[in-house]
This record gives sequence, structure tokens and C-alpha cells, in this order.
Amino acid sequence: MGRTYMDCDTKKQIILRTATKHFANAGFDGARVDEIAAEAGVNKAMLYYRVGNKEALYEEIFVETIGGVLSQIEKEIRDEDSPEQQLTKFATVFAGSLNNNPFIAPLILREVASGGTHMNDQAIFKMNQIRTLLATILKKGEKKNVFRPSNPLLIHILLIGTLNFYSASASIRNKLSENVNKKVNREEDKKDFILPISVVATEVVNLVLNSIRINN
Amino acid sequence: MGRTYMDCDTKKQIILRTATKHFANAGFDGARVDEIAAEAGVNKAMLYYRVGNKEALYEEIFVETIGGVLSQIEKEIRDEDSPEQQLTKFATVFAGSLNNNPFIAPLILREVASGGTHMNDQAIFKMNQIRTLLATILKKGEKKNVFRPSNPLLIHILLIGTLNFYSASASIRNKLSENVNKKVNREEDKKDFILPISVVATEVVNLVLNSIRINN
Amino acid sequence: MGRTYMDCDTKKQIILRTATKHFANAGFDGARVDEIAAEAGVNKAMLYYRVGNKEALYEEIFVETIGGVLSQIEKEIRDEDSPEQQLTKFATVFAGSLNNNPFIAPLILREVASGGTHMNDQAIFKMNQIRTLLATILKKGEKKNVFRPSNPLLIHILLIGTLNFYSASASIRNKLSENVNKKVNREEDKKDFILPISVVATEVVNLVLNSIRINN
Amino acid sequence: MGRTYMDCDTKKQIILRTATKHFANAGFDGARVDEIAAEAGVNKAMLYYRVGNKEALYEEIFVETIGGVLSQIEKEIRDEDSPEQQLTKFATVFAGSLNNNPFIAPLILREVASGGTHMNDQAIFKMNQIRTLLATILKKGEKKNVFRPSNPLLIHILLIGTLNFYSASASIRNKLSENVNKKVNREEDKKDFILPISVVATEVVNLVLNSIRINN
DNA sequence: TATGAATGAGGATTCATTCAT
DNA sequence: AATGAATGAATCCTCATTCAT
Repeated sequence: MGRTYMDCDTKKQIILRTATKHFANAGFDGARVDEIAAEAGVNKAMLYYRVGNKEALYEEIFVETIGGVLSQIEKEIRDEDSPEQQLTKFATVFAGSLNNNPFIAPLILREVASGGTHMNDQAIFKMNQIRTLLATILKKGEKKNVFRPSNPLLIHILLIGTLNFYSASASIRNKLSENVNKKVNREEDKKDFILPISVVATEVVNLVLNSIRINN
Repeated sequence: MGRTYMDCDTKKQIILRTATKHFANAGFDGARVDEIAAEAGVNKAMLYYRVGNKEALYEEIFVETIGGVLSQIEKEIRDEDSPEQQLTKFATVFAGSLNNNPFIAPLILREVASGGTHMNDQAIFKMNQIRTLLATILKKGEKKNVFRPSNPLLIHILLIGTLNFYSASASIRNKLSENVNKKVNREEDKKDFILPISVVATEVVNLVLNSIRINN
Repeated sequence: MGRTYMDCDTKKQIILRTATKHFANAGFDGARVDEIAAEAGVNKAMLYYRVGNKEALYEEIFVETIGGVLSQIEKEIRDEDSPEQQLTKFATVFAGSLNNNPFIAPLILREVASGGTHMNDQAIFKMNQIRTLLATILKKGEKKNVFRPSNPLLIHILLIGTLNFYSASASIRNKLSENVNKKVNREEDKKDFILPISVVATEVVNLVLNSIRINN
Repeated sequence: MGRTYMDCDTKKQIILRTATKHFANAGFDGARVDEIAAEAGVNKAMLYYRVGNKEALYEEIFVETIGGVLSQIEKEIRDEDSPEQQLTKFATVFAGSLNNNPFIAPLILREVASGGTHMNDQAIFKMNQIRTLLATILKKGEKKNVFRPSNPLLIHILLIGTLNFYSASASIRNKLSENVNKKVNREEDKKDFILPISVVATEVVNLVLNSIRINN
């Protein structure tokens, strides 16, 4: 019956969602299969039956997570947009993803920190597609003579690194801000710590545009 | 005899150095005390005798690592330097630290990803001092009328996030570049992936300076 | 199927029985979870799966053990018995329990010696019920004018302390008797050491009765 | 120098006193050599140098403790006393020892519970001497026709078991009394729990005397 | 005599994974 | 498909004891 299929899909989705949270919060080694199964409301053996093992579970959620970001960006960027518009969208859509799903940034940061230990080919492929997408935008701008030549990787890291770091650092920034406000009780300082990520995205992309844009 | 003291210091230093590597590579949960002890060439019980436990070991190496970066920056930045010089030094010295010690960036990224789970007060304090140092440079520039008003946290994240991400992503970038070169065998692309971090630092700081510098 | 349930119960029962022996023989700190699991024929992880941890295991067997004694006494003492009969039964049934289960006395003595370090509320409650039961018998005797007023705690300790001490001291008494008989080889002395606990119970309870009984 | 010797003796005494406390409170397996050394203010290696090992330390304090009780009883009981006086003194002096040194009872109870695992020949010898002493008093009473024939071991256990149990159970009785008083708030009940051990000794010995004394 | 350092052999507990039903 | 039970291989940590000086 369709119902059974739907139930299955749903259950799998719940497992993946729960696993994403645990892997993001605790890392691959810190996450506990028991806890994931319990929180997802499925029997542990069932989880293995459906997913394979911890490694496979991780790979699945990682690809899914990165894939989500990629498809979001691809969906929003139109061919008819100007390179400048496309670059801006790249940053803001990425930031939007991080904002909607707070587990993306920790997952990426941990994976980067570990040198991609747990990334499979699919994950590498999708990460690369994101990078390629940005490079294409920049090349297109160069061709249209609206962007100066630039190092795409540098700009990629600038955007992705900054936004991921900002997104993931929310709770550390909280700690730091508490630490600050104990001593100096300036309201302005406190405000600086709670900048929305959309603003960060805009600022960073403007910085980049100011640098590579060719004005006439 | 001084030699005895030196041996002790050395042994603890070896433990800390080895632990730093393992915690950076595998994270708190992924690191194995047994492996750290074995690689450091000390008895496991000895490690506990000197350090306390895994948590304490981690805290110690984290504070030491962050403290090293901080003191390096503090040492290099002179009062007599112009705000622009100071800002540049902030970025390049930080980048230099990451370059000399490849374990700094992964440690920071993981800590950020975990929301600072394993950071003690000392660590928070030192991280905050780095942030404060940058903010002070920016404020000074504002006062001297050479910098436009800016959000210090934003610039902090921009510099720190980008550089940490770049430093830690070395091996992932390798994977991506291999992936790229399999298909398209352009030498130029390959070059883009092996940019030295000092260059990244210079580029990023120039981006920032172009944005906040007041020209006359 | 019922069989599955029975198997489970049986396995847990085996664990508890084995643990009781080890805790009685070696105390909480002296007992080894590994040995208990091995002797019970279960995997160590299984033991944790079923019981929780060493502390919980101990608490469980202690409550079970004390509970067994209590329910035995409660079962044997009838309302229609005279206070004198009830007091006698209290002592003899308690002694019978100690006789049937040689681990009760060591468990109690160790717990008393440690100040109840490992006793949970349930254990305290059950021990108290035993005490209350005796006190009730004595009060009833007073009301019926067959017992003189007495300190119930004193009589409690007299009965319980003596019987526990006697039960647990079996092997030490053996050592002492060997020691005695090496020098003086009197058969009568040897006999004194192997008095059955039921006799001890009768003697002690008669002592008490002689003291508190009101004769007409 | 005599001073050095005195210092040594003193230090050894401190070690033994501290060890007695720890072995009484935690048992042989629960006691920690580190803690004993630390609390005694001596280096752990020094403790081993002076004492040998944990086993030897335990044996030493046990013999010393039992020996103290024995010599106290021997000192107080006079040949010229009547058997009745001697029996009374036996109980009260033993109770006095337990009262002065709260570690005696737990040590004995634990040793009894473990079947004398850690008792050496000396300890057995001294415990036996206490038993012999009582038996001698009883025999003497029989010969003088003031005591009925009795089982000396039984009376020994009655006195020693009760008093040890009472002494060691102080903190458990506290727990029970708290438990009682939560529900029934009768002052009299509370009083029953804090009977001085000297009273217990008198009561028990009177019970025994009433039973074995020949009245004319 | 005195001590900080060192260690081997455990000891409690956990965890990913599989099995039996 | 689903689950409670089972397990081997760690994993962190401790502790009595010894060593080097």
C-alpha cells in the first residue's frame, strides 16, 4: 500500500533529520546511534536495517544537507540575472540556508576540520558543484567585462568560510557577549553580537563586489 | 638538577603537543587517550598523573593553543604602528600562526561547531581578547579618522572565519582539486587551490581596508 | 511467548543471585562486575543492559535480600499468635532466613559497618519495617499485660545483631576452633563452635522472654 | 638521635591511625592507599617503605586494634573480682572500647562478614584470647557454683555481636530514626535510638546474668 | 630517609553492531 | 518489517606498587 511506503519514507526522514541534528551538535564520533534511534522513535536494529551503519547514516545526511544547499542556490540563481545579481544571490541564498537549517554550518565546519574524513564521492561532488557555480558566475562577469579577474577559490572561501563561521558561532558569540557585558555594559556592543546572518551576507558580498566590480 | 626539571617539562610538552594533534585531527570525542599516550611515549597512567583526565587535557591544549596565537599577535602589533598597519599585522600574524601550526584552525572550527562545549573560562577569555584587540584597532582608526565606522564583530568573523576555514580546508581543497583535474586538466585551476595562506590574508585584509579606509 | 519472558527472568535472577554472593563475600568495593558476569554466564555488557551499573546492581540485590527476610517474617507471624509466640517466631524465622541464605548476614554486617553507604530508600524502608514489626509485637505484649515495658530497639539489636553475627562468623569460628583444638583437644569445645543457628535463636529469645515476660 | 626515632614512631602512629579510620569506613578494598598517605601527611612511597604493602598495613592496624581491646579488658578484670563482677566488666569494658574508638566495631563486622580473609595468625590469636577470657570467667563461675553451666560461645556472640552491631549501627540508626520521625513524631521513639552503649552493655549483661546466675 | 615520577594490571562502563524471533 | 536481547572490542580511568634519585 502507498500508506506503507509513505510511513517508511516518513520514518526514514525522521531518522535523517534526527541524525543530522546529532551529528551537527556532537560530530561523528560524539553522536550516539542509540540516542538518534531513541529520539527518532525507532528501534535501533531497525535503524541499522534501514540505513546500514553509522558511517552510511552520516554520509547520507551529509550529502542530503549539502545537496539541499546546492539545489537551493541553483534554484534561485537565474541565467538572465546579471553577474552581480547572481553573486549577491549566491551569498544570500547560502546564508538563507544556514539560517533555515542551523545544522549545516557545524556539519561543514567539522568536516573541514577533519579533512573530509567522512565525506564520500557524492559529497565531494556536490561541494565542488557549489564552488564551480560561483566560479562560473565570476568567469561570466569577467567575460561581460563587469568583474575584474579574481581568484574564485579565494572568494569562495571568503563567502563560505565567513558565513559558516558566523552561523555556527552563534552560541560562542553569546558566551563572549556575556563575558563582555559583565565588564562593559554598553548596549551597542551587545547589538553587534546579534547581527542577522542576512546582513552579514550582504556586507560580505558588497565587500567582494567593491573589490571586483568594474565601474564605468 | 635542572635536567630533571627539563625532562619533566619536556614530557608534559610532548604530551600536550601530541594531544593537540589528535584533538585537532579527530575532535574531542574522536581522540583516544590511549593513542595520545602511546604516541607521546608515556604510560597512560602517567598522562593521568600529570594532566588529570581527557577533559583537562583538552582544555589545557586549547588554552595553550589559543594563548599562543594571542601572544603572537600581541607581540607583533606595536602601538606606534598606524591602524592600517596594525590591522594588516593582525591578519598576517594570525595567518602566520595558522601556517606554523596546522592544528589551530581545526581546533577552533570544531569548537565553534560544538558551541564551545569544551571551552573553559580561560579559553573564552583569550578568544575574547583576540576579538577585543581587533576592535581596539578599528576604534583607534575611527578616532584618528582613517577608518570609517564599522562593525568590529563582522570584520573579526570575516578575517578569522576566512583564514581558519582556509587553513583547515587544505586537505579538502586537495580532494576537490583532484576531482577537478580529473575532468578538466587546466594547470591554472590547480594553482588556484594551492594559494599560500599569507596571500589569502593579504587579500582579505585589503578587501577590508578598501572598504573602511578613508582616503584623502 | 511465555518462554521468552521466563528466560529473561531467569537470566536476571541468575545475575542477581551471583551478585548477591559476590557482594556478600567481598563487599561492594571488593566485588568485580567482570567476575559476577562471568560466573552468571552472561556477557558483561548484557549485565549493564539489564541492570544499569554496579551501584544499581548492589541496591537491587540488597533490597531483594532484605525484602525476602521481611516477607518471610511477615508470612510466618500470625495475628492470632500470642505475643510470646510472635516474638519467638520473629527470632526463629529470621534465623531460618540466615540459615537458608548465608549471604544475608554478611550483606547486613557490611552495610552496618559502612554506615549504610549503599542503601537506598527502599532498603531503609524495609529494614525499618522489620524493626517496626518487632516493636509492634512488644507493644502488643505490653497492652495484653504479658510483657514488661522494654526498649524495642535494644531487643531488636540483641536479636538481629547476635543472629547476624553468629551467622556470618561461621568461617571465623571455624578458624578459631581449629586454633583451639590444636592446643587443647577437647571434643566438647569443638561442639560448642558448631551450634546450629536455630538453637542460638531459641536461646536468645528465651533470654529475652525471661527478662520481659510477666508471670502469674 | 632519639628525636629521629621519636619522629618515626610518631609518623608510623599517624599512618596507623589514619589507616584504621579508612579501613573501618571503607573496608579493605574500599580504602585507598593514596588517601591514607595523603591524610597521614606522608609520601606514598614512604608509607610502603615503612609498612610493606596494603595487606601488611591492614594486618598491622587490625592486630593493634584488637590487641588494644584485649589489653584493656585484661587490665580491668581483676582476679579478686567475683565472676559476676568480671562478666559485667567484660561487657562494659568492651563497650567502653567501642565507645572510645568508633573504628573497632566496623573493622570487626567487616572481618566477620568476609570470613576473616585479611586476618593473620596474630589477629586470630588475639580474638581467641578474648573469647577464652570470657570462657574462663564462666567456668570459674560454674566452679564457684554461682553460674549455671552455659555455652560460652553463645554468650560471647551475644555480648560481642550485640555490642559491635550497636556501635557500628549508629549512623544507620540515625537514618532509620529520621525515617521514623518523619511519619510519627513521638519524642520517646527518638530517644530509644540514642541509647548510650554503656546502657546497652549493662542491659545485655544483666540479661545474661539473670539467665545463668544461681540464686540462693 | 624521603619523594616525585612511573607503570602494569586491572576495573567500570560504553557503544556500534548483530542475532533471534 | 520490527524488536528486545546479546556481544566484542574498545575506552576512560584507577590503583597498588615500584623506581630513580
